[in-house]
Amino acid sequence: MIVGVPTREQDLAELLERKGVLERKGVRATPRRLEVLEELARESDDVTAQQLWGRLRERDSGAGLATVYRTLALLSEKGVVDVLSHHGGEQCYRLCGDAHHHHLLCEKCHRVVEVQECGLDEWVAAAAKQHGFVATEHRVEIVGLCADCR
Amino acid sequence: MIVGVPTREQDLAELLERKGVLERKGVRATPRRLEVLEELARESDDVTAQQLWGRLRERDSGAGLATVYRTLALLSEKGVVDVLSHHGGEQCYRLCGDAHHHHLLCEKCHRVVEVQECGLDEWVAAAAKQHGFVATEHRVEIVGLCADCR
DNA sequence: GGTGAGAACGATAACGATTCTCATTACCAT
DNA sequence: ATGGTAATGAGAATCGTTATCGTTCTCACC
Repeated sequence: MIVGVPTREQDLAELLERKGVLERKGVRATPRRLEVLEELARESDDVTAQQLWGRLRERDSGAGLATVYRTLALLSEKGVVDVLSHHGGEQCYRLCGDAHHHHLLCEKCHRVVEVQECGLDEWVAAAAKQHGFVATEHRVEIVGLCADCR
Repeated sequence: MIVGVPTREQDLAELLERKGVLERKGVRATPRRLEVLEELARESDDVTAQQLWGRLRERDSGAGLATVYRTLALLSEKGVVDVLSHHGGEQCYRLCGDAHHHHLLCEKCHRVVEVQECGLDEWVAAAAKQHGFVATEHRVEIVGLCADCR
């Protein structure tokens, strides 16, 4: 698929939305970056940089691996994607919402779901205080079985 | 230092304790593994495999890098050490208690402290249930500033 | 519609952490 | 002692990621 030449109204809307995502963060909305965003949007779970690159190639994108890494680093820096390191060594990327959130991981099918309601700030602050720390951020990962894999 | 030839009573006690840790897990207490355990015990924060190897060399241990990796993998598999992936790309290892716990990380000096009281099981179960998951485990990392770095 | 400066890009080399291979050595039951 | 198995060290191989560099694209300005 050629980015920039949407064939349906919905595609056009999605394209504009993705452009907006980038521009709001002060990042140029280049064709390559839009391709990466589009591919991320297509995947509801998380993907590695290499997987993403492979999928882009299947779609006849000429994107280079380095560009995929650069783009993912940029997007994560801007808070557009989450980076998960639950696979040993290899990092996984996932399009995510702006707000603070955590993740549920299915240990069988590797589905990833965002948990929007955090509500742990108090607990975190208390646990930190108990050891003389002041908490600035926290990460929570819940691993389990999703509805389909139970 | 030569493992196996303790010079003080306390050293002997520690040596026996470390042997016990390994044997209780069904792992042979070889000299190399005891060296790795000893080096881990000496460090209150977390270390990378390479750092650990470097320190062993400084102590004139002939341990190979591969052995350090093998031993750390074995120990983490047996639940004797925690593996943290808060550095990009590089894994950090840390001797830990048997019980379920979480970690406080100082973002400035990289000190690591265990939080023994979890108390999140209910919250975790509820968050999981809300999305149709059944939680089997969870990880929490709190990042902040420790008492000394505030 | 050029044009020039700087950003983005692709190909590939480089890098660094980790794992693999294999010949040698240590351990342990017999 | 001895034979079988596990552990080890050295170095090669692997693999994810990052750096380099020459080319191409983008966009504000003319």
